[in-house]
Amino acid sequence: MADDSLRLDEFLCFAIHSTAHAINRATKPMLDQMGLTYPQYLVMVVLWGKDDQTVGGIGEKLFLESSTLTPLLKRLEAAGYVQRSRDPSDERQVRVRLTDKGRELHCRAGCIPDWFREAFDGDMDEARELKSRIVQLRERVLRHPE
Amino acid sequence: MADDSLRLDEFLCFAIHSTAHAINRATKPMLDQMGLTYPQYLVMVVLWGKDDQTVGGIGEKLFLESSTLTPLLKRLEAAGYVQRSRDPSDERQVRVRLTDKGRELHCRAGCIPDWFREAFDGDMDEARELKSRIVQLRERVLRHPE
DNA sequence: CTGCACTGAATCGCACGCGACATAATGGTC
DNA sequence: GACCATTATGTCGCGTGCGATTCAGTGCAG
Repeated sequence: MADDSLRLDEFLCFAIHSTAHAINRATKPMLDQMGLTYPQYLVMVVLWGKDDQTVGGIGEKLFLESSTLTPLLKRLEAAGYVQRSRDPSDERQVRVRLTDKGRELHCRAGCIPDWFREAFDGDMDEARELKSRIVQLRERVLRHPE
Repeated sequence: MADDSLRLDEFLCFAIHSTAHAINRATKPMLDQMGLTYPQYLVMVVLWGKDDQTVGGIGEKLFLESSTLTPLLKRLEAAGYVQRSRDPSDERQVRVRLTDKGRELHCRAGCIPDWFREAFDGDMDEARELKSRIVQLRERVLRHPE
């Protein structure tokens, strides 16, 4: 009984973990060609959606801390995809902007969703359904601390 | 159109990533009390299910490489939860065994599934359903390289 | 029995990811 | 104007996670 429930719970947790890693590994060759890691890709997606955001704003969307984002953004800047600068009106904030090179990457990023659609055999309804269930779980977990 | 599909795909991928991290963060306080990280907990679960396994065997179940497991297992050994030793019949393999302290931890680990059931409001059918869909996705991703 | 391909672990370098802490700027309050 | 809590970012240490490589042991071919 205690054994049974232990198994069930961790299998869902573990299923999520291992699937996240599987996606990470599977997309790596494509992202390598763009010179991005998966977390860097996510940051670029956020910026493609809306340019000129603060570190905190990006972190809020991606559930990441500044301690994670700062080094990551420095690598994106070193790669020439973004440009970081202090907001003159509030020197505490750092605004992150896409460079031309970063914007150009947007077009080349289409292969990721293409790949994903293939892996899903085009069943986008299933994908949407699954996404909403997972997001629901995430919200429950976030709301249920300790 | 391309924009739309870009958004959908990464939202499922991202939903999985962020949920995995959320679970990680939420279970941390409980795991801290046991002196385990989440990946270490997963290794213990594997060993609680079947003691005396090789590094490769554990890695196969958890989709992890030896480069990840070796340091992790050394930390578990340093913590006194497992014991590692070369298999005398095949000196290439390292067998990992639970110590008494490691077995004892099994009883204390019940709080993790308890917490999870709470977070899920006891709807274990939903959990099972979701798990099977995610595992299906994982298998598709693993089978669909490039 | 001597190579030689193969296998299983371990090592190395790099990139997350976070908690704890440090730092700097802001916006009050007195 | 000086103090002080708050906010935004950055730094540090530790633990994953992986690809590339190394190394020791195995086992097969000749």
